[in-house]
Amino acid sequence: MNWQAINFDWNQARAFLATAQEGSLSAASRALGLTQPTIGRQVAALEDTLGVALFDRVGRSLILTEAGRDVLTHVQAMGDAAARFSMAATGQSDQIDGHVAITATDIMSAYHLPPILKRLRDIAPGIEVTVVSSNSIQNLMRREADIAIRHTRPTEPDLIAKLAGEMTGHLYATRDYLDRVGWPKTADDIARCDFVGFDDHDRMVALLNAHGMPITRKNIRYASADGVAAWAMIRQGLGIGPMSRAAADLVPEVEMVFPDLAIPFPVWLVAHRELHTSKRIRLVFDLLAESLA
Amino acid sequence: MNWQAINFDWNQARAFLATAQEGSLSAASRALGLTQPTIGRQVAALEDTLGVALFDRVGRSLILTEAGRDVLTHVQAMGDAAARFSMAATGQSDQIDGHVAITATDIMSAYHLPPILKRLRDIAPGIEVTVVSSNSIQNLMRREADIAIRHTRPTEPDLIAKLAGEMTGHLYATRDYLDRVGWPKTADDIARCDFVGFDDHDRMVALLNAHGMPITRKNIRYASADGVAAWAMIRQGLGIGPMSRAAADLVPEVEMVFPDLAIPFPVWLVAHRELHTSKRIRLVFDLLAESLA
DNA sequence: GCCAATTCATGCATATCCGTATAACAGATC
DNA sequence: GATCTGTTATACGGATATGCATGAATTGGC
Repeated sequence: MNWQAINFDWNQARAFLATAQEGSLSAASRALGLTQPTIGRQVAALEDTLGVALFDRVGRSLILTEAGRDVLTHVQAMGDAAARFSMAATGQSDQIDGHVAITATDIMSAYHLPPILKRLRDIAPGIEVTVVSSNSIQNLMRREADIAIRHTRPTEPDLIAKLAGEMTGHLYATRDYLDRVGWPKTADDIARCDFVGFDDHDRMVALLNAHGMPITRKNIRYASADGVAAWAMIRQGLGIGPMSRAAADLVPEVEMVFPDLAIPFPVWLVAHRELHTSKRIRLVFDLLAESLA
Repeated sequence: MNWQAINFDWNQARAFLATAQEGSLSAASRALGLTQPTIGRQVAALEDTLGVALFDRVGRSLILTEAGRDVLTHVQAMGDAAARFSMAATGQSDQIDGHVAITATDIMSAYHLPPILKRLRDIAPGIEVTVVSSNSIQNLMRREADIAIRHTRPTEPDLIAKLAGEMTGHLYATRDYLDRVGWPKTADDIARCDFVGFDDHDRMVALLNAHGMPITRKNIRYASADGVAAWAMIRQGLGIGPMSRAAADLVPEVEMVFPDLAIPFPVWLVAHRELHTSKRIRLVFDLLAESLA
């Protein structure tokens, strides 16, 4: 190993990486939890020791020079390795106390997760939890969360996935709404109802069609990509919409519209291979698996 | 990008890498040009922030824990990326002054390189040169030198190679020696002579056999892997040995034994693809190519 | 055209980290 | 078994980097 080649200040490389990716010294300082002068000095010092201008100072913003773009790929590789290192290290840590980030759909985050987290608090009060509520599929590879709750099986390698259980979705509406439009029974009844959907209307129409509900896109009068907002619309009596039984049971004013109609969907727990060996994350993972079964 | 994951002290990771690879804090401190307490503190701080013991302190030495071994691979990847980063950066540098490391066989280093370096000093006095004299093929991928002078074509990708020229080797001995054994003319004469070789006797025998010299391993009575030492033995009158014409012409007491026998060998100049764009290294590279033509 | 909001650069006090010196200790060697 | 070499761990003074406050400059909006 030639140590001279790697004998530069690695923290300066980190500052350069953050600056290049975030687009400014200020943004980089926020990302790394340092101050803007510090980042600025680190980047300047790196440029000085390397003898290359990494950024062109044009106006209030920095733009990468060609040299900066060329070397950025390597420091990105450094950052990726650093992330893997950090992940493997926390995976090796046998400290039970510490931080765990869980990502889940907003519905899961709002209605299913809180009681589980209450149990977790009783079991291991030292664990602090961040819930990253997001309906887009989180990229666990980038370590935005330690554990993900998904409804599709992940395809990425290096992730371990466990089918925690199966939940059933039903269609709900307020008694108020159903009294107004008449409790739907026939296909014609259904076709006259209003539906509350999420962001992917086509998928919802296809799903309901597959279960014998003759609706079209026209029926979806209200929608929100935010599951909690959509559920609030349903609770407001704006129409019929899907919800998991467990969450709907918490609300007295809604009624299951077609008791025979049950749409099963899987609950997958996903974690990094590296992280799965961590006592702390493993504990949360196992508790989630048990609670969601 | 999740910045929290890479928001640890990268220099501590570097200290850990050096310590793991060198085997001790002291050795790591020497490798990185820091002091042993500094490395010790950095490694300890890293263990502290990660919450994992990286080394077991047993007696006077450190041995990696299992956790340390697991995370080492990732920090090695970091180091490799750091080396590539450093290389790309110096390749991008347009500073003409600075450092250039050249590796070459000891013969080249001792007899061919010095006059070229004298020319270089006149052209670019700001360039400081390190000559890494070694007969083993240097690993340019690890950046032990910026430019290598080799006599075989390199096979590694990411290296650029230029056939600078062709040198001819002849067999030399002192007049003194030749007078003593009788100037060899027939095959029998040759078989009676002593030869001075390098480390790979079989290769030398095969090479001379291919040129019609009927010698065997028995003829090689003296040898040294150090080319300069072998040449000194030839100049001492111990036997016949090969030398490049350019180097032998500098010495008055030796005589070419078989003027008809010329063994051509190529001179390759090798540099990293990244480094070849550096003004400074390019200048040295081009001067070498011109001088060795 | 002016104002507001960001951005990067610069002084200065302070906190942090580093290097020197030293101690404590384990193996190797004679 | 004593000595010597090479290792890690521990004080302490000093160099270095960091953060805060401020200034200068540019962009965008009204």
